[in-house]
Amino acid sequence: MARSGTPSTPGPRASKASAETQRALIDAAIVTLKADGFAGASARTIARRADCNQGLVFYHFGSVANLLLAALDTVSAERLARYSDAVAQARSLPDLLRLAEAVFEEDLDAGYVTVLVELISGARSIPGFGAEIATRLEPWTAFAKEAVEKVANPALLALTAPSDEVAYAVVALYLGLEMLTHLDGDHTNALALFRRARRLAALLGMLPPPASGEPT
Amino acid sequence: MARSGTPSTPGPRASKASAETQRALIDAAIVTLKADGFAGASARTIARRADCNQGLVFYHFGSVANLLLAALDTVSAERLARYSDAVAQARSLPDLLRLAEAVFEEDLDAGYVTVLVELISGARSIPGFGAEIATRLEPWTAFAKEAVEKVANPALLALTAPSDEVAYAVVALYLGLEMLTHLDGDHTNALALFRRARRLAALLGMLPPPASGEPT
DNA sequence: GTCTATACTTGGATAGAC
DNA sequence: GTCTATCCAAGTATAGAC
Repeated sequence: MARSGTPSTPGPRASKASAETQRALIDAAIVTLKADGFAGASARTIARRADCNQGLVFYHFGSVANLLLAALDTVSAERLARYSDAVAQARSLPDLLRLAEAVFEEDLDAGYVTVLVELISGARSIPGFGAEIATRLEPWTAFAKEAVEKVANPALLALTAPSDEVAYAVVALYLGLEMLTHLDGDHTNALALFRRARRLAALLGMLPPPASGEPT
Repeated sequence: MARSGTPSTPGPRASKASAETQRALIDAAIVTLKADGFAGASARTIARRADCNQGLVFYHFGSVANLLLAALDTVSAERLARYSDAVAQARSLPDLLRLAEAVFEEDLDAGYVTVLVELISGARSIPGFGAEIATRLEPWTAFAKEAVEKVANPALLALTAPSDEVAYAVVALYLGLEMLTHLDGDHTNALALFRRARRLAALLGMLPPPASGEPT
């Protein structure tokens, strides 16, 4: 995890307390990013939520920025597992879109994407932070690309856009929808887009299955 | 503009200095949002860029938040005029996409969308700020809707998605692309999507006989 | 090793100078 | 009316207690 300032090989009775504190701080960091945003995520605010001394942020993670990255790692791993599970179940494009809508609604309700959006925006104020976030975003664009390739008609993909371009747009749309959703105060507009996409996908599925032939 | 703390009816010789200071602060706020993000946009940082005393932020605008809103108003008006001009020239969907790409590239280069993205993200840390931003975003969604209706084939629109849904997605995509672009460090991926959209639009336009082809 | 008390820096806001 | 000097709250970081 490459945290600076982490104690090396803690003793057996001490490690439990340490792990608990770290977990409490990470959880508090996630809640704080959702509630107060990046600008509100100070060591003091987070520590107050974790019910521990503010200095522990620096002892366990070296800096606020590192704590926030650890929080992103936690959320990201959790959600990537959830999405992978959903995609594994999907057998078709409309199928995928139906599942994606459900999981995205979870995200909006729980504010998981918020954590990512806040950190991307906040990256401007911390030198080098953007690169850290970019690294942590890579698994998601890769995942989106694989998901697209799994369910999309290859011929249709060849006719329209390569999977990595689609994946890039999908990720951008996710981030943008999260932002707008927060401004709107509700999820209806964002979720309506998923339902629309599903209907369009069903429509596309009715096209005759192409055998061969390169367009353009 | 409903700033609190604004002096009422300044004298003739004083008003010029005041307007200049306000303008300097607004410009500095824009630059600061681009360079340091919302979290870095403090009264001190902005005032240093404007080369004036930090207290003037509060004298002229009442709070940092109000200054940032004034900055958004300035950028928004300027860019909306630019986009309106572009749309007025557009005669078809591929045409619109070609112009939109050029103007969006300006945005990315100059960081105009950054101002908006940073303020939306930052809204979480200031009570009531989200509503202010939402109000200022409305002209943009309305504009996107009109642009879509102007250039899109009505029958195609009816078959696929209503213009307000398309507009919502377009705005979300804009915001998301701005965020990703910043992480990437370059614009190629985002601009590639515009070119892709243009090719797809040209493809769709071939439903009626392709008399004179659009350029690639 | 874990955590707290404390030092120091930056930020928001205003009383008062011009 | 315009601007500056100053106050206090909040932030980061660490020296030192346990």
